Amino acid sequence: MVKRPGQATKSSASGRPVMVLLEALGKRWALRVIWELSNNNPCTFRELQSLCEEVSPTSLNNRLKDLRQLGLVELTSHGYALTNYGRSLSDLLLPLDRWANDWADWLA
Amino acid sequence: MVKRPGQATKSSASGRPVMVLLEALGKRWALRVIWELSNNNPCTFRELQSLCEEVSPTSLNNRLKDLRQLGLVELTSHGYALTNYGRSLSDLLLPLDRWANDWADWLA
DNA sequence: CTTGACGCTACGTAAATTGTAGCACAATAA
DNA sequence: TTATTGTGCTACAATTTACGTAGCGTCAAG
Repeated sequence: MVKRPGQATKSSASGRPVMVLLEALGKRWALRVIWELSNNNPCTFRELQSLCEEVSPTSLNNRLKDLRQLGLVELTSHGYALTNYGRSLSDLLLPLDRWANDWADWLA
Repeated sequence: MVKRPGQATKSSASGRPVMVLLEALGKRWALRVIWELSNNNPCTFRELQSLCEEVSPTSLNNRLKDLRQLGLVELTSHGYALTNYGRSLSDLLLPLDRWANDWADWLA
């Protein structure tokens, strides 16, 4: 399904890590799932579903498979949670919230 | 096509800016185009195409339409370029390169 | 005028995503 | 035992998105 760093993908023949990452994060709901997990940790499948606008279970499961394979998310006994690496990635994304607010003001 | 902050989308009924952003960045080639433009500024349509693994012109054009509508990219007399806001967003994404390298080492 | 580069579109095909229904399993309560 | 509830998740048909190829219209240079 999803490709790991080093593996050639349609969006990155080189397999260069950042390209593989950008492709993985560019799939629908990927960024959103990471975002929601960073604020709701851990989280059941159905909780995640409702946090993500009632996304279809098929899509959510596909995305979760990807993120688990990439070592960003894991399924624990208490539900889905970010791994340490997933957490470090979500930390990098945190500034997007403030940025988006400024952006929205500017666009308005 | 793409939605702007404040507008309800399938991925964000609220229209909350960060959600709209995450949805926009979650479309294929969106992150990659921003990434390539941050290193190649400005850039012709065909240059962008080859930087993005020969993405189809249909897809590239759709994504560029989105990004222009969101005020992140503009078409200047010298080619496609990030706007000031687009640049400030790409600056937030820069750390992803280093992060992805560490991540790849850890996954290996 | 022809050649080349530009941004971009048309069109048919392939792939991803969706919505709905519901399965298999485990824990809880009657 | 039986029923109920909650869990993660799958099947399937339909819609939406992305794709690959060909090529258009424009413009500047030769």
